[in-house]
Amino acid sequence: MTITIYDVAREANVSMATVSRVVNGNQNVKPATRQKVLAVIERLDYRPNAVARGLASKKTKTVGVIIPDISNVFYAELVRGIEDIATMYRYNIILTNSDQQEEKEVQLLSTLLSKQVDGIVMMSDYVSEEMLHEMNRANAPVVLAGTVEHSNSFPSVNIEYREAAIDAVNRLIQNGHKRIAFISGSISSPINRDFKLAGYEEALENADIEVDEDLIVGVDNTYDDGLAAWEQLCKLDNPPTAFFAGSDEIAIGLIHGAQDSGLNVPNDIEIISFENSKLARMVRPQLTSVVLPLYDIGAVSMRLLTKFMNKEKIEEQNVVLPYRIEERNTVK
Amino acid sequence: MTITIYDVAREANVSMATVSRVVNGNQNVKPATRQKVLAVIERLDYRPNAVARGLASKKTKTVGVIIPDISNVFYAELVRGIEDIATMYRYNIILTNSDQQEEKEVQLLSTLLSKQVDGIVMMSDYVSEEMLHEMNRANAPVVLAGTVEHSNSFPSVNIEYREAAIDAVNRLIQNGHKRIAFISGSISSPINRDFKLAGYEEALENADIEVDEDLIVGVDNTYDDGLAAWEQLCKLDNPPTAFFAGSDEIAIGLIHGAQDSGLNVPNDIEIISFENSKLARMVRPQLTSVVLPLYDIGAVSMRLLTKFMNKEKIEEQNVVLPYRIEERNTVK
DNA sequence: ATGAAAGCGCTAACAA
DNA sequence: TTGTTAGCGCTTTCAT
Repeated sequence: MTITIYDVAREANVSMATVSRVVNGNQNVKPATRQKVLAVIERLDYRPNAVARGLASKKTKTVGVIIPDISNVFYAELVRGIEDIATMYRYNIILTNSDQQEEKEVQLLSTLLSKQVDGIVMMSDYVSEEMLHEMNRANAPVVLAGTVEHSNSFPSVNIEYREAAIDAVNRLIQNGHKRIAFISGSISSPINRDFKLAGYEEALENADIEVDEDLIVGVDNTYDDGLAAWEQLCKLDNPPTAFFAGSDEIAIGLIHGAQDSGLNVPNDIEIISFENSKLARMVRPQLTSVVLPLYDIGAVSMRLLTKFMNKEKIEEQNVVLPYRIEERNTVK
Repeated sequence: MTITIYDVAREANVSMATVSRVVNGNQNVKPATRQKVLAVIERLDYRPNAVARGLASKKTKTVGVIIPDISNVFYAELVRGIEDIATMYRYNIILTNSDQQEEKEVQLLSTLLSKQVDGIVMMSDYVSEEMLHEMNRANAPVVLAGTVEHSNSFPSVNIEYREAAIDAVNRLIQNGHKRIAFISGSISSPINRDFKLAGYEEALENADIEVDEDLIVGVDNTYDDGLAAWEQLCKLDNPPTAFFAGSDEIAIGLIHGAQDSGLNVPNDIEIISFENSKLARMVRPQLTSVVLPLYDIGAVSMRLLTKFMNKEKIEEQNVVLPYRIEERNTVK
């Protein structure tokens, strides 16, 4: 039925070892034999069975990817970066969605390991103790993409979130704002609390602006949450005049909330985002945003993973990528 | 080093066959033995090797997915639908991006088959002859998601694109428009030419409106292309007053193009889109759009695939899902 | 209910 | 340069 390396060997009058050699590009094959074998492979339309290969070699040429949700542009960009580099190094990726559920993450990790993936790249707002434990016992390298884990005990690729947040908020402070709100995903996750929020607070303190808890709201990273946050904050006695948004969707919700209230962005309200997905250009006014290079984070993570898989020397396992602020029209 | 079924068998004083039985939930095991084996599995933290299992059983519990580009919201939604159902049936997915390159599609298909996937779901604007040929020789079932192939010789999941296009254009005609433009992805792909464009033309003809080639433009499905299409058409002697856009990004580009020219949507210009991604609500005015149920198409495709993989009876291999028009604010 | 043994299709020593 | 031969870790008859 299916044709195997054994069929090719027989037809070509060589041993299966020789066929294996030509398939794997081993140089120890006489050109003439190689041609002969190649011809038979062509004629029989032989296709190596990667599963058998994986069992024998203990390498599957596939890596696992654990992300919160592929239908979110944010993660989709990241995955594209991972996939492009994976392809370049001849790996395929098994994609899984965790929806940020710790239990699911652990279970996905387990499934991926049972499938003998050669490595894993994982992204999450928060790495639980159990996950950390499982990652430690894993027999495949795992790299964290855009994911902070305070001990830095795992290879990772990130940007200086805190510095970036400070820069972003300073941008607003420079324009004279005293009432600056911070709207982001759940404040309880380390990335939001210890980095973005911390940077926000530091920037305010440096400018002698009092931190007002009323101006800090943790929601989800969605458009509707941005809209809702606007509704909530605009009815404050002393409402904010500027916003630091944790994601583009939130920022766009804020813009529309303000516009629906008859306000002008950036003349009445200024907004800076932290993401810069393709959405940033698809609003009016276009979003000023800290550039979170998702594609690059994915690509670099995958590249880093290949180094681990090939046991190459690693100069720095916690990579920090540069960031910048893309000036557009929501900040004057 | 790694612990195998053999280790478990030894520790539990049973044969590996028995361990295999308990791992696979075979009922022919005395409850007492089952407990004993389970305990050892727990203690040794045994994890079955899916690759070995795949080689022995010829089933890998993984399916391949070939889509144009995961970083496009459109396809990302589809993939989420596929993944959710796959998870439900205990399959994992290997995700690949083809960028709509025929050659790459063929090669990806080949790679996936060599990895012994149990099935494949594929999406593309156009199924080439070669691809069709390769799909026919594949020893795994493949279903086409949101992909038209005129012979309908492969299982597929779609909506009535042509009818939907007619409805959409009629919506514009009802409002008195005579100059209606059609902007979509490449006109040379069957889905655009034979369905959306054909529907557009049919609707116009039914209303005795002459089809004007100047009002038909095939670009890519991006925001910038929408913007560019606006620039191109607004300087016509007799410019269009309404647009039928093939995707949300194009539609948003059109809206912004019109607004940047000082025009009001929907008072001066009306626009209807064909997609209804989450982007549709994230513009002002919000997009009126034909609902292309991407998530559902993905989910149903995957479900259909499981039927083929389990050799269940298939009542209808070319599934047609319902569509509707979501009325929002770009059409009066 | 359980075990023995033969593969699944390939890689990787080791020989020759 | 080429062939022989063990496995890789599991499923699956076929016995018992």
